[in-house]
Amino acid sequence: MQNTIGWLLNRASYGWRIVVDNAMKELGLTQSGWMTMLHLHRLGEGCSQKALAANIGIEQPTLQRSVNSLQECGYVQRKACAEDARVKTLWFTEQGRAMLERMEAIAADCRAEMLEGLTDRECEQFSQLLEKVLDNANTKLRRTHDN
Amino acid sequence: MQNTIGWLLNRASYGWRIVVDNAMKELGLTQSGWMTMLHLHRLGEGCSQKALAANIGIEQPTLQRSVNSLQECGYVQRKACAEDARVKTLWFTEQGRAMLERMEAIAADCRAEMLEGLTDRECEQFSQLLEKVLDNANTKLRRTHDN
DNA sequence: CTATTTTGCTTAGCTTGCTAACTAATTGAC
DNA sequence: GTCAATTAGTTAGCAAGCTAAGCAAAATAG
Repeated sequence: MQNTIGWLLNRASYGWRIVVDNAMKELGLTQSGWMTMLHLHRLGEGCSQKALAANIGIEQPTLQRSVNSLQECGYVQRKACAEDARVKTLWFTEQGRAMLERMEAIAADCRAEMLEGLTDRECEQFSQLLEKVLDNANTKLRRTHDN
Repeated sequence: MQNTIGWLLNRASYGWRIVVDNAMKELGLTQSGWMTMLHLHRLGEGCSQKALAANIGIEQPTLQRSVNSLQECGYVQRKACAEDARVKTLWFTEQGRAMLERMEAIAADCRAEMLEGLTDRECEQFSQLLEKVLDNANTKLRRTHDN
């Protein structure tokens, strides 16, 4: 049933997101919130908003809203950049750093649950297949965009 | 790098959707439009809106908007159901059926492009892995919902 | 048979993705 | 040195998912 792969991919992705989202609700954070926090941690504090958006894979205006809301919650703060006055760098607050630990734990739990029943070898294959598909998509989009 | 599988899944799914979306633009249809058309064809004309929403994997109010817009375009029409006055059944118009053929062709092209470089065996594995993950998500969500 | 519950469709309003268009700062051309 | 082009951040408005709440029809309880 090859013609359902697209649909399966869509539903699996959506399902995973909802599961994590439900788990994160106890922290009072929405999807865009925890995504932003986790990626900021991975990329490293002090990065620009542009860099973070690229790392997450979303557009700058989308990140804008997430950062605004995280700033209001007191988890993240913007600071001016000394070298380039256009840039605003992103930093965790003390409170944000504490929250981060709990988020990482929840994310790891969810990941384990979503991958339950898959061997390490299968996870490896899964990653590789997803990477190939993502690569095909990016190649195609770049080509389309150039026309 | 096991902890990026969730992200990869998300990006691959998103990328696939954008590729199909770009290709469908020449028909003047948006994502929700072509998804609805293709699934209505798969499920069969004359089905209820509830059944179609479940088949697509979206909620009824979401489908509502898609059907409204497809009806305005003149591709799909609602008809009262003789057996149950609550139900409205969905049908293609002549114009809609013509459009459908072109959509199926585009969807097949996109699928081929997205799966380029994957053997049949790999596609098979990919489906199975996605199904497992989707299954884990559904199990988890059902359990969470019951509490 | 009547009253309650369930079901299907719809409307209203939220979230979070997007693109387009604006501002301010920097870089580069001349 | 000044003017144009580029870049980072922002604001405004659209798309398509969702939940909650409403209405009308059908099914069920008593």
